[in-house]
Amino acid sequence: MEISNKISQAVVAGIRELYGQEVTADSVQLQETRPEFEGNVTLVVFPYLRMSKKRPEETAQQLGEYLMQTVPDVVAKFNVVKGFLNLVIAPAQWILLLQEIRSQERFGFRPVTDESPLVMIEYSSPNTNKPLHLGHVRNNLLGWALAQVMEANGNRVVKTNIVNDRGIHICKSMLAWLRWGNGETPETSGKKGDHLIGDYYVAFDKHYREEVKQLAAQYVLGGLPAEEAEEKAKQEAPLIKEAHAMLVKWEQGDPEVRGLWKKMNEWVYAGFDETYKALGVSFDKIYYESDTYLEGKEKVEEGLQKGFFYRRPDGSVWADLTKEGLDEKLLLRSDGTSVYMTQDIGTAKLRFQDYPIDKMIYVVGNEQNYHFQVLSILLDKLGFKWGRDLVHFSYGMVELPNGKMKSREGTVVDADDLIQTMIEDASQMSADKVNKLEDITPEEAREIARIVGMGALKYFILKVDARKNMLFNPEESIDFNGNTGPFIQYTYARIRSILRKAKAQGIEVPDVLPTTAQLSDKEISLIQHLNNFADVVRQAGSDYNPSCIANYCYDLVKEYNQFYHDFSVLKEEDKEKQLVRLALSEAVSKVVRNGLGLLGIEVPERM
RNA sequence: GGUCCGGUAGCUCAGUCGGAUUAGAGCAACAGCCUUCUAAGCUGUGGGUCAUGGGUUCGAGCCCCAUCCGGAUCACCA
Repeated sequence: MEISNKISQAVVAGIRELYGQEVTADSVQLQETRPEFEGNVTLVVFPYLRMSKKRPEETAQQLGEYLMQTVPDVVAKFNVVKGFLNLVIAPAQWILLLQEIRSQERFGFRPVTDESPLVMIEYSSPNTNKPLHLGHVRNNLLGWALAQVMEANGNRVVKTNIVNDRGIHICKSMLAWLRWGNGETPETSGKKGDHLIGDYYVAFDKHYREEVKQLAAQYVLGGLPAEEAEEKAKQEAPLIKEAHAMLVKWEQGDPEVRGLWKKMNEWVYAGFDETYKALGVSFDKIYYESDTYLEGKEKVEEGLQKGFFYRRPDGSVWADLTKEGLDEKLLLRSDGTSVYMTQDIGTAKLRFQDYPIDKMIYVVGNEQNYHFQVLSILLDKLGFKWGRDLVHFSYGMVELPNGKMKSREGTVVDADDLIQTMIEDASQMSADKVNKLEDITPEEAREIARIVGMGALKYFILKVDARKNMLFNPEESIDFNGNTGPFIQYTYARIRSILRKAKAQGIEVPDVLPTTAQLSDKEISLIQHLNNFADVVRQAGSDYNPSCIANYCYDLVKEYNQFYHDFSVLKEEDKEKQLVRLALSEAVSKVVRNGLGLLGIEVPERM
């Protein structure tokens, strides 16, 4: 950064002096020089041709000479290829840059202060009637990573979760449990609470479908067309009517229903907590829909009085968004009950009461793009200052090789199963390399397997651009070769091993490196690559896109691996070179650890 | 139909602010490399009409327009 800043400023001065024009330092285009040309940094001079009124080669030549004269300590040599000015940077500058990167524990991160903007990130947002599945895993990993990235960019971050703990779906599980459960609990069954409740939800669905089928057949015999019969049966089936009755009781605060609801939700939360812990995610503040769903009504009434919304003859309340190019949107049903949108408004209200939010980010699947477009407009109308600029961090669906990832189609991948499988596979993997793990205790081995297995899972999901649909191939995800988390972790562990051995041999890397050390092109390239980390973190923050960090870490480690095979750091005889390479290795390990850390991926000291 | 998003190697994915005669990784296939700081690695070979057609300019996988294909969404569901 230092180097390109110096050059950028010198170029700005050069343009002013040579051509009498003003350009900003930001607009100066610098890039890494292609390996086939001599140089480290390349200035693109095409943008200045209009100012110089000269051919590209001449312009580049003039600027090159100017730089040599004004910043001789930085620019050692230059050459011109068409409109590209290739600059050879003085080796000492690279050493200084490496030293700077190495000296900072969190290079590329921006500090967070009390004055930093407050960003609230909502993610996870589960329903309490089912265990978490692969889609939730993507949500949780993205949400956590994004929170880390925002913090690294100098924001105060509040991670929040809105738990959908009420509604007809929970009543279905409750009803099924009452009917077929025989008082089964997580303790008596040995099942995780969320799985237990999920099983009853499935049981409800099975019996319900059976009822619908029989009922529909009766209606057909009675002379109804098949489609109509099924539609009617879905509404008239005794089970669903009973579930609805239970929901009404819940809303009326019936003590028995509320008591059961509370008990069963507690089981689910205990189960979720285990999964969250395994995923390594957490929240600063959890909201429950049962607390917020009534709040939205108040806000809607307020908007109604201010004339933002209108009431239809049947009593339902609507927002007319046709001016914004959208449709009309229902906010309150004719019976006065709230809908999804109303609840989100209510949650927003409570959040704003609790925190002075500057920016709100919702991590929610892309099937809700329209919902958040509408929510943004509504919140803005209702006077939330962050409403207009709310960010819907919209991620794509996770698909499976044999079809869609949709809960109703029954092809879900359960989050807990997945986590367990990944860790077991990692464990198996290291067992195959048992010769390396001789001096490791079983506890350490388990911990390494956990770190590696979770790293594999997290990296596999986070390396893909969040907004794209992604394919989750279970077989491929447990392949630890290639562009994977374990590959990066492995390189990290090797570097740590080198550093340990160097220390054992009494080699200490001083804070101030010898600036006279000779650097190869590969080493310079690695330093440049390391330096890019700061830009990547910034980009991830401004684009709300953690995937570029994952890909950056892979590229960096890949480059280091090539380096690793060319040099033997510990056997290097030239002490200056050795120190520089050790420093470089250490810097790589540090940046990789910080980069993966932003993604919630841990690194093992050995593996 | 309206709106939004995607289409890059057989497969999974990168591709930064539009930059360099040759668009990159990994997987899969084939051929090499462990007496060498951890081979979960490295090197090499083969594999591409960047969906299609126009446009913008010194220069386009990237920007603009049109078309084709795929997905999402447009509920008194959440």
